[in-house]
Amino acid sequence: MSDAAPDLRVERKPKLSETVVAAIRRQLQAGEILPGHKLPTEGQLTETFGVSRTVIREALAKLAADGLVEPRQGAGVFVTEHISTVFGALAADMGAKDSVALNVLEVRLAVEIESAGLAAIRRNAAQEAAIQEAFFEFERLLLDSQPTGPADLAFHRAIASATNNPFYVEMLDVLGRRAIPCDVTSPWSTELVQSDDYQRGLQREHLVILNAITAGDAEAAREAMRAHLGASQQRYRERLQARQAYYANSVKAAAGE
Amino acid sequence: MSDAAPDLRVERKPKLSETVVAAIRRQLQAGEILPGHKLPTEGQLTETFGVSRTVIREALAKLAADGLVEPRQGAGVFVTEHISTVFGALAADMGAKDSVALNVLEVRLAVEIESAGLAAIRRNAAQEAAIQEAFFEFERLLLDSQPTGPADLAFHRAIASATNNPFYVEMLDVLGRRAIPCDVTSPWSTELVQSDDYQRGLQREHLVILNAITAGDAEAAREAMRAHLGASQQRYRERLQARQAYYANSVKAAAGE
DNA sequence: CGTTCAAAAGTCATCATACAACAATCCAAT
DNA sequence: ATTGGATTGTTGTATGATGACTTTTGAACG
Repeated sequence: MSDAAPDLRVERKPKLSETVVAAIRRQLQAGEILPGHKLPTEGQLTETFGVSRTVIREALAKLAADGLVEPRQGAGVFVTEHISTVFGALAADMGAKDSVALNVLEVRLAVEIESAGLAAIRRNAAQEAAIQEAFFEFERLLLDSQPTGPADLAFHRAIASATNNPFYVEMLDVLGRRAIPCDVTSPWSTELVQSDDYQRGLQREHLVILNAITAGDAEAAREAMRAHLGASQQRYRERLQARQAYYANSVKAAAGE
Repeated sequence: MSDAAPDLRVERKPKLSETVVAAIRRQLQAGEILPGHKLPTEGQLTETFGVSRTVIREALAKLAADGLVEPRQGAGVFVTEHISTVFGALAADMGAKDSVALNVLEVRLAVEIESAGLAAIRRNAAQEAAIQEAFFEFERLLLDSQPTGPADLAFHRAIASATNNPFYVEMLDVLGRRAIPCDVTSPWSTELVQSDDYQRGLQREHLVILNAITAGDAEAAREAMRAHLGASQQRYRERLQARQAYYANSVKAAAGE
């Protein structure tokens, strides 16, 4: 035995219960079943998913372990009040204003900084591999001059995931979707986001983070992430000003002559 | 709305799988089975614990969900290379629900640390006064031997408010309601929370934070807040362990003699 | 002797069924 | 109208069987 060649490849076939977990997770996140309400019974889920009750139960156990649902014997399985729901409602009303977006980005900054520190300490081999994978994916896309947004997001998610605290991931999902400036597809952002310089800069900062995490240095990881997101914040602010100036000119142009 | 009374009281009867999870966790923590090695087969565990294979599988699924073990079809269930650190040992000692609370507390930690740093930079005079006010209120209540919980909360809220980013406050409200250990009304917490030593310790830590903020030193404020909440986390963890020991004894007493 | 390959044994993954424990509901008797 | 028990729905646990995958064994072959 010994060198069993851990084989970091992550292609293993998904267990049935995992697919069920993913499906139910999606439904919960989409708000198809509201907090406090009851899930379909195990029997019903058995039918809808076409798997045995064993698999359903395993999936529910996993969801319960993450605190998403709470089974009560004799009554049913209920959706717990969850952070994301609160923030979902909270974040719903703030897509409009950019100053708000900046504030949210700032909260995300707090979460991600700590996230990086924890990841440096707690990551396991597979999680570290996932982070590196996202990093190299970014690199590859950059060389191909393809949009790097998804890889950037994957990088951050991998780090959040490496904290082994599911709430960090959830938090990032909720905050990120609204505040991540990297993958917004707006007319004024494309030319900036797609510039090579910009993306090279991002990747440089990513590298520092990655190194700190692989080195297991929490303090350095936090600092690197702080620098990265601080810079992002700054870039976003500049872009905002540029946009405002643009609009101001438009208005002036439209009014003046 | 609602206040459906999440009711952190933990009086529910433990499921069989949970006792099995606890037992195996203990063994793992004690190092009776080393990382990389194989656990007894499901059949063997069935015999040693005197429960059905269903229960064993559910327990293993839970352990796998926490990343402590990794089942490989056809081969066996193996102990994962430990995510070094406290976390493994930490997660090893507690039931699912408690770990959820701790995870939320951890997110709150991230938010509050950054919050302190921003408060140190951005606070205005009135906000600084509000923080001090909460601090002295705590002091006063302490001398009067009155419950200090509200003042503690006010202190943290004042800091969040001093960031001038309303989302930090909302964040704290949402997270705090779930994870603040100060105001839980459980039999085992009262004597601890109300002890003068405990509260004196809190206040000492508060003072360090306050000084850093008034000095405008963001770095120091963050460090102080990190120390404060880290200590809180530690205290919470200890209380959980005490509680579990309590339950273990109850069970032993009820069963043994 | 060393290598290769197929069969066999061991083990987890899933399925199907049944019963026990508990909770919510309904209904009759008071 | 209230109480109390019976009924039903749901989760918790037990049991047995089958499929899929991994490891080991051992024989055949060079």
